[in-house]
Amino acid sequence: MQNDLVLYNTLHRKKEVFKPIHEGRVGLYVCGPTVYGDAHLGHARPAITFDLLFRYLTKIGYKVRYVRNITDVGHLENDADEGEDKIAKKARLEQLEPMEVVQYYVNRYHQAMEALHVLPPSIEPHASGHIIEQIEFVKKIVTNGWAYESEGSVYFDVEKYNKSHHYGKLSGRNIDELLSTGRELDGQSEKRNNVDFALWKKASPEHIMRWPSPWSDGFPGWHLECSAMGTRYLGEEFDIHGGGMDLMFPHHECEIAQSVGALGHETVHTWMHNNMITINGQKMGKSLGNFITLEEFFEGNHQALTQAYSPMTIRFFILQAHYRSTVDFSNEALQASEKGLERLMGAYARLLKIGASSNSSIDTKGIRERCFEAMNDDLNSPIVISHLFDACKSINMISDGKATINAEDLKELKEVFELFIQDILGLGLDEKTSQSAGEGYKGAINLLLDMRMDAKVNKDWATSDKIRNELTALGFEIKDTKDGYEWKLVK
RNA sequence: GGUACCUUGGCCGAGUGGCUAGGCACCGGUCUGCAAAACCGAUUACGGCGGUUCGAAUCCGCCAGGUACCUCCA
Repeated sequence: MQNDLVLYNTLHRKKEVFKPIHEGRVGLYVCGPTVYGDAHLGHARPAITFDLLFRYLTKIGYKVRYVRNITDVGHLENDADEGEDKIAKKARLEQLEPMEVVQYYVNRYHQAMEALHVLPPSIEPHASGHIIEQIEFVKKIVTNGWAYESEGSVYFDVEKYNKSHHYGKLSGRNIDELLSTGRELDGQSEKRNNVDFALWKKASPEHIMRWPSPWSDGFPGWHLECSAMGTRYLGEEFDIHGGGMDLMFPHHECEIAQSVGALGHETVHTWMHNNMITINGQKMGKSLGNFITLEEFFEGNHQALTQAYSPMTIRFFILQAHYRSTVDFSNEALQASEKGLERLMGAYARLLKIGASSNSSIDTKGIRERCFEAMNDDLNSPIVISHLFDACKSINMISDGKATINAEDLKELKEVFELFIQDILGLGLDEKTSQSAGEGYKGAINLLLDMRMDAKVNKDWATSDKIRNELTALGFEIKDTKDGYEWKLVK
């Protein structure tokens, strides 16, 4: 830890030196998925962004408790308080128990995350498993006078809250105009004001997911779970709350109001928001229907995709942009990432094989410091990657016998690559390279390629090309090197 | 309509006052039986207009274009 870690705090709209509440420990909460459909590319952005943060904080010595929730109840389809529950709707359409829907998509989400090398969080609480905590949270808000009951439902009184607090401070909006001009015209609503949001909703008779409460048989409002579970596992005050920018309003704004309403103070010190992934310049999202699921990327099974993209390509693509920038999806951009990742990982594989000389003819010093510096500057992963690419050039020269490196520098370079590529950026070595294949399998391929080497020595090009062509047809990629060969399975 | 943000070379994408980001593609060369990979070199930038400054992609103003949030969305 050469310098201080600086993070952009959405709440103050500036970069701030990160100081944990408790020395050596970090509490991190990130909004997870609503599990009523497969995860798409957009879901990979916060998962990877905060995985990067989680990994980095851990690597620089913090003990991190990372909580990422599963929303399995309370997230309504349309207006925050009127529509059908997303999970319940899916269950009704598929004729399944709501919890079957939840389990199915949670399993698939976990598979996708594992493929992307997103580490599991420390705790992954389900909203439906914390109904008691949520009811207690609502009780406090009601007791403190910030909420009212109406027809068995409980709503947060935004107008009252806004008189003494700033509802909109996070998203930078002033709610006054909305309050003065946004009255309901039809007068049908149970709410006093249409900016009020639900803390507890009374369930209609056909609604399956329901729990008893002091107000009605019903279910919690969507915004409540994060306040209740964050507090439950990270305390009344914690360090970092993350999520997508689109959750800033109203979701995170409501969380702030709920915390102040229940506890009398805010809970979150640093708010972090990742930007969106766009497709043809537009946000990729459920509502626009222009999303491509992660599985479709992995399998190349979507009309907008000209090929399949590996999970590591997707991860690298996301890490090549800073998390607060939008990043536009295109086949061209992904193919560039694929090639770039190949270059990076190829050099890494070579690094593990090169030998030390008595002196270094190239300068690899300072890479560690420069990478840390970039990470400390609000997780600037693209800059980290550019420094690693600089080192790739040196590694390739050494591998080609055009440069040398001494034992000390070599050891340092290996450590830096392992630290940043594997541990921090989370880019695993390709599982199908000769490095990690099983012994028997590896031996068989090596035997074939040794035979090809012999054929080459005898200038038997027919045999050597036959071996290479047939292995290529089976999905292997063969590259000749100065005194041997490299291979990997690419399909 | 309100609020915020963005516009960098063929493509992606860093960079917030002076110093070649990086990757991909393309072109020339080296190496190679061929191919791939690798290395060397060349080329292509800061939406437009004006201002501040010794100096602006970077600060300020105006204009043009685009996006996000304001309803669910990562």
